[in-house]
Amino acid sequence: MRNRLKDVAERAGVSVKTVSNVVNGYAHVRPETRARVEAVIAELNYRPNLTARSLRTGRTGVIALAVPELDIPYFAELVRHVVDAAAAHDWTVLIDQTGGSPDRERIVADGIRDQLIDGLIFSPLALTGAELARRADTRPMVLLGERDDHGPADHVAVDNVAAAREITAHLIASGRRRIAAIGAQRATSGASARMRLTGYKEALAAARIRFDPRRVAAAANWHRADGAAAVRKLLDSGVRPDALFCFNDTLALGAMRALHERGLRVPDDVAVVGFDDIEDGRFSTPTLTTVAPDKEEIARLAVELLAKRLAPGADGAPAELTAGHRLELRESA
Amino acid sequence: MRNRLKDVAERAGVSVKTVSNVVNGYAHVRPETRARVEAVIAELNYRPNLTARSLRTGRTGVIALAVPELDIPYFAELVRHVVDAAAAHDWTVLIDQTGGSPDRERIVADGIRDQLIDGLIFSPLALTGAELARRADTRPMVLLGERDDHGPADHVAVDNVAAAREITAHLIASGRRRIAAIGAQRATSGASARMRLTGYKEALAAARIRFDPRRVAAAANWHRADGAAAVRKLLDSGVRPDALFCFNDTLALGAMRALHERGLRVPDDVAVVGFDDIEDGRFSTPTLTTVAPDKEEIARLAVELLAKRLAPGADGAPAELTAGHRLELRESA
DNA sequence: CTGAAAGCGCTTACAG
DNA sequence: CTGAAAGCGCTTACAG
Repeated sequence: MRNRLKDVAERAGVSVKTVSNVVNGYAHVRPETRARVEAVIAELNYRPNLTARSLRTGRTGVIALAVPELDIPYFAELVRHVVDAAAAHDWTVLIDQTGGSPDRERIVADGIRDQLIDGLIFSPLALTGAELARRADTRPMVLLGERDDHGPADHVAVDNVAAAREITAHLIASGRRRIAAIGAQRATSGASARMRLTGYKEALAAARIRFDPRRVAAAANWHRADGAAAVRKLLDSGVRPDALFCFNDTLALGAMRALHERGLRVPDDVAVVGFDDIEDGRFSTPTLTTVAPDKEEIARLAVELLAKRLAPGADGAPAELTAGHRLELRESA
Repeated sequence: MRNRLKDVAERAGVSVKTVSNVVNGYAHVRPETRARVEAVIAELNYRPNLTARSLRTGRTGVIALAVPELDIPYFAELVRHVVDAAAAHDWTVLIDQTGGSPDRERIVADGIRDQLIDGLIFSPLALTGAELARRADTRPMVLLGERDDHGPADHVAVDNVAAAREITAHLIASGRRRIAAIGAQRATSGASARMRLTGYKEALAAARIRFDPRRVAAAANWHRADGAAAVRKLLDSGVRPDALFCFNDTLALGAMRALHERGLRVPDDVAVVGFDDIEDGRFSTPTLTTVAPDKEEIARLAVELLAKRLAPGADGAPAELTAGHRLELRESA
């Protein structure tokens, strides 16, 4: 049987209150008493029952992180940074994957095992701001990723329009004119796609290049296979781009594969850029030019926002924080 | 304020016991009573407090999964499958990453927030079987990955020696003779590396090809950068392989990159095979021939072993389960 | 600086 | 089929 606070108290000849004070590092315990209690704790190998503590305090020391898919490299890398950032607050992270399904996202927003977590960091795909605002759970939630709406909750993202504009401008500066955009989405959920398309259009306009809708290829999902399929379809339709702005890196990796199959060389015939700076793009052939969002900063800001909401007396309007990004110029463009 | 069992009981005019019976789906509640209680539950939007339930039952409905790194694609894909398999048992999965550090692995084995979880699925890198056997925590643990030792706990793995033998034999069958092995490790932790090297040697011996230790390249880690570095070093040392058996896919992807830099074509000049069947290898140029462990089966078997240990009256010697694998033949070899 | 006691919200023998 | 009550292991006013 595991030892309880009470066992320690009896053996040390003090009250449970005193043991609790020692365990929680409160001041005002006489040094001799503290030493005696600590000795007994070591002797009995006592460890506090976290469940009981949670029942009492209402805090669990666990936060949840919900992302669409763990095997999308961008999210896997983000998870890693959130786990690291949370460790600085002594939090354990419970990971949830929604698959981007509205039902699953609703469950997450309404509190998956909600008494088990202190707060939620959530990267939704399907849910609108209005739906998010209506959530049943009252625990703090920090949203990750691009949104066109404002205010359902604290929110961290990079400036997608600016980033898309910059990487498109890079293509233009290197002499490309027939730049295709890969990854457009019509769904209400496609805020990232819409913002990246906006940045792309802004860059074209700034260079006085006419926007040609035939050069925009849709992709409902942003996996490698979707990128490859979108490019094949684009080429089959007779479009001859000299550059591709893919809305994320996995699309770009799939796109490069499809170009290769068609005998098109990257970057000689077609330059390719992505978005996310995932590890794969640093070792692909050719290596991938991309937008690198500061994932470490995104994770840190999200965890800090949660910490702020969890602090006593927290209130105030939802925060909108912008994390940094930079261009990572490699071989593909 | 959140509603409690007691609130439901009072409003429905029954005892808390009856409400508890309804909530937990026990029989022997009169239909009218059940209906009335359910109506009140809906009306008050009552949801049981999981922390209190845990304190009482000793079960939390959460299992932990500890892997070295989440942004290694193999583990990311495995995590996904474990989360899916756990959902079938109504378990939530708490993810932990150890970085393969002995200290962190010891903490995991000894029970990270151990009262918060019912059991642990653990893919250790640094800890030996003896250390694992000495763990302080008494909750069930299922080990994942290759081990040379037996018995510290339930264990699921694929037959690494056989898989390595088969993929090496494939290289030999396609006419390769100067086959290098990339990813050897000397550390006590390198069970995967040792077993894959054994399979490689067995295949060479079966084909009467002399084993040449100069064709074995070490890699302390198995990331893309390590694969690239190992190949550069091998080529610089004057070795001229006509094939590479890389001990995992990320090594192989890095290796292909290094070959490309040196002007060597894959598979024309050098055939390359990997191990793991990660998504990247299906879209790399060229696509990667590899060993595909059945990750879904690994995850399912691990979760089922945990379920068995958690069932009443569980006992018996540790189980050693083998999950399936197959060769995935693509362009690189 | 320390103690006795209530209570967090459940589940479950024990009685009826 | 249902109820009254104990107890899981903590924390924390309240007293001293």
